[in-house]
Amino acid sequence: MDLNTGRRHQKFRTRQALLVAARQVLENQGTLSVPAAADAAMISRATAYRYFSTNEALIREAVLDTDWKTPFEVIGEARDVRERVARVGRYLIEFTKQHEVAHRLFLAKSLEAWVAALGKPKAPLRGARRLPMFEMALEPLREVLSADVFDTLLKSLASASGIESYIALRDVCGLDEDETDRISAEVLAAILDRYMP
Amino acid sequence: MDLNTGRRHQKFRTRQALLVAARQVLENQGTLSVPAAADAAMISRATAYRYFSTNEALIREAVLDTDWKTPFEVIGEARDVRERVARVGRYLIEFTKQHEVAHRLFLAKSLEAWVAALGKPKAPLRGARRLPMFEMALEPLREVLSADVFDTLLKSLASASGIESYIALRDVCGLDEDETDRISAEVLAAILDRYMP
DNA sequence: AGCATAATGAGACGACTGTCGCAAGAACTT
DNA sequence: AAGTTCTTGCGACAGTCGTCTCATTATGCT
Repeated sequence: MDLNTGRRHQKFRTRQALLVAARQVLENQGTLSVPAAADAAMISRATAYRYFSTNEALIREAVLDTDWKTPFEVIGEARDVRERVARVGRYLIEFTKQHEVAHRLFLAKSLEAWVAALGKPKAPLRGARRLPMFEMALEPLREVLSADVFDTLLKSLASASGIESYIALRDVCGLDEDETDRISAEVLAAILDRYMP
Repeated sequence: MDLNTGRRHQKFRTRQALLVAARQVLENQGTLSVPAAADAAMISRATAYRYFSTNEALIREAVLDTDWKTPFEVIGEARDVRERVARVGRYLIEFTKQHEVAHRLFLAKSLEAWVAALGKPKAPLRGARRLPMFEMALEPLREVLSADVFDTLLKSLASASGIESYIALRDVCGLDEDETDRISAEVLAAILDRYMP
């Protein structure tokens, strides 16, 4: 279904109704599925699947894209690279906590989709919103570091933040919220310091 | 069902049959479920569920506990802490790659179990096998660092390794296998260096 | 206002999951 | 060897998911 061809308003309305219902369902029931959102929105399941063919897509658009700030909003006017990176790290953890259920469900569905797509040629690759965010935070180092080192630093920071890192700290290490914040900040600082001139 | 009370051999046999079948199914079909393992083992589904009530438990026991080395086997005789930590890090990545499908499925099921157990008082907490492994790697620092710092270092390393870190590097950063190895090693080295006297 | 077109709804479908009760079989006890 | 006990298998069950077909409705255009 092409959202940009005729009858746009109708499509926009049903789409919005689905997204609103999805947020409500997730809040009330602590879980989410396409059929559940469809029922809550009083929309046929068949129609709901026409808009969001997977659970994953629904969660992403209904919740994870909500409240997501731009790199500029997060980093602000900070000039110190350490401060810029710290702000991004804090924001990622905070955002993860704020929508923890959605993040966990989304990650679970992504992992299952990867397994299901094993034989296929498709590359399922998730959204990588944290990369541009860290990239902007590191901008002051762009001319200081070689392109290779810059890239290594960027990927290192990305690999030690966000939902995956959060899961490891909470579920594997068994830390509480405060300790999670602390260790996450320490790790990012350690990575950054290694490459700071 | 208590495996340590009478009729042990019978239970042992059916249990083994299920585990063997589970490995085969995972290898052949690229996925795994309790019913699938039961069918492959020619064992009733009801019985299979009596042994492994969740998909998660089956995957863990059938695959993730297989080939898992002891900290001593991994670290060997290395005395240098950097080398010890590097060996653990390499082993964790290697082990993750070796059973990538199982790891992804297991993590997915764990995340869903967490969400499903939201209201309940239960603490689902996963196994945390990498903690004792890093702990032994850091043993030479035990008397050098304060207990707090030692613990922070341990948790930091654990949070930046294993399947979660691997997922971030592959799916979010889009790295290939070699780059994944490289960045993972760099991150662990960066964390360790921050705390090394 | 009327019409062609495209979105939607209703319902059924097959597949899978997890649970249950009850009968049948195997294993330990004496 | 016989009896008891506990595991096991069978089959059925409800619930969910994702897909499909076809009729119905709403929309936007002339």
